[in-house]
Amino acid sequence: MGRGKIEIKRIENQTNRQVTYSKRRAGILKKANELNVLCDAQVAMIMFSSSDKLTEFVSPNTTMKKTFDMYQLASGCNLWDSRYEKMQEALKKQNEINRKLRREIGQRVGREDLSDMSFEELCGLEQHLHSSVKIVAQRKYSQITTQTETSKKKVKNLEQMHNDLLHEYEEKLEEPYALVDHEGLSALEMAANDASHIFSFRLQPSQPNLHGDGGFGFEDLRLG
Amino acid sequence: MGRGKIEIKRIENQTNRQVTYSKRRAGILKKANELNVLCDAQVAMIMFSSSDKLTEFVSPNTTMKKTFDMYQLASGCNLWDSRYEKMQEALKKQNEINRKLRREIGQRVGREDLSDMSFEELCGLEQHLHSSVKIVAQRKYSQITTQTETSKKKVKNLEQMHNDLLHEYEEKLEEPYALVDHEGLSALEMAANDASHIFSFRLQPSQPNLHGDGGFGFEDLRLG
DNA sequence: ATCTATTGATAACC
DNA sequence: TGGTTATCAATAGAT
Repeated sequence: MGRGKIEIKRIENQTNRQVTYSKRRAGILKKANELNVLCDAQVAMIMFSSSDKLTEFVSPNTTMKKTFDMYQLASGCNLWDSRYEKMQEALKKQNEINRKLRREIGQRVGREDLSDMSFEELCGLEQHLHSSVKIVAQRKYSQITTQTETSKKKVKNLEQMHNDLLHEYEEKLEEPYALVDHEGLSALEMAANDASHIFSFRLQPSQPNLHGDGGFGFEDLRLG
Repeated sequence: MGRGKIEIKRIENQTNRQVTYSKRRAGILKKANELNVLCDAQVAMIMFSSSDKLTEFVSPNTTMKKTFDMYQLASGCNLWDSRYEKMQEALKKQNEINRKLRREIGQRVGREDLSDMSFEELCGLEQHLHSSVKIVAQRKYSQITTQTETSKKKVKNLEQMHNDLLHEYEEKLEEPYALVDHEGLSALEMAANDASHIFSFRLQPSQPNLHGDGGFGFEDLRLG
């Protein structure tokens, strides 16, 4: 159709090809739309020109996504499902692991799920819990011991500092003509403050009574 | 183009519509192919007839999947990435939950992760573990109690049965002319067997020594 | 399916 | 690109 018949083969002339593409693309889009209107068909089209310019067509009342979904459904083709399925698989596995972990915790807490455990399993679990308690208690003990040691050292250091300053101060008092300078005084005050702070710390737990637990209490672990 | 001009609107006659669809579909497919050949364009087309029959076209040297990928790239449209991302999100969440659960179990077991717990947390955990032990022990106890009760009942029933049979047998012995029939004998034997089985059961645990646990042992819960 | 009168699309040109 | 037009292609309606 046109001024002359043309052979259906690649148009070598670049400009001519581009022109023909534009015209024919318009034509095919018109046809697509007519097909949709006349025949109540759903049409979707994707075209890339030789210079990779995208042109798309989708009949009204639908979208490319919908059409893709339908296409996949109708053709049975997977397309993007390969990676999708892998992910789904992974998710399933995760879920399963999750379930098991929850169950294990549930049993450990004794919240539930004990009903279908055998006697042997119950025995094992009990024993396991006992050893867990031991480990936790030990950890608690070691933590508080460390804390105590640290505090002790701090106190000793500050006592030493306090004594040094006191000594220095007394020496200065023995020299009537020496100026009691500002820095000396403030340093002493600082030391005194610090020391009193620490000494009060010696007489009470470093933390309030917490949960009143029956485990290792502070009463067994006083400083000094 | 045809014997008469037609208005571009839905063809109401079902047959006519179907025929037109077939003809125009062929036409558009031809056009698509020509566009591909003449202009070196990449064309993909999906059509659903009003009766949802799928027809697809893809220019040679490509596939629908490739075209979709290119389409997505070129249009910047997400299409199937939305659910893909959602899934990825879900997977991430699952992973996080999983990690937390593992950590919780780890702490409970005392296997690890205790180092960064505060003293308060350790106290809480210890207490929790203690109560868990109690629950498990209770469950163990109740299980074995139930089992014991059941066994007791069984034994009583079988003792009764044994006595009845023994009584019947003695009565038969007092009647010299009565035939000691096969059935009576075998019933007695059965009862005897059962009873001896049960009596031996009275003297030892119904299960082997299990795990040698330090919890509730059978020594505290003998039958009878 | 096939035919064909007719309309529609478009190649070449501007 | 966008418009014109001679020509070919597609197809509506009939068979």
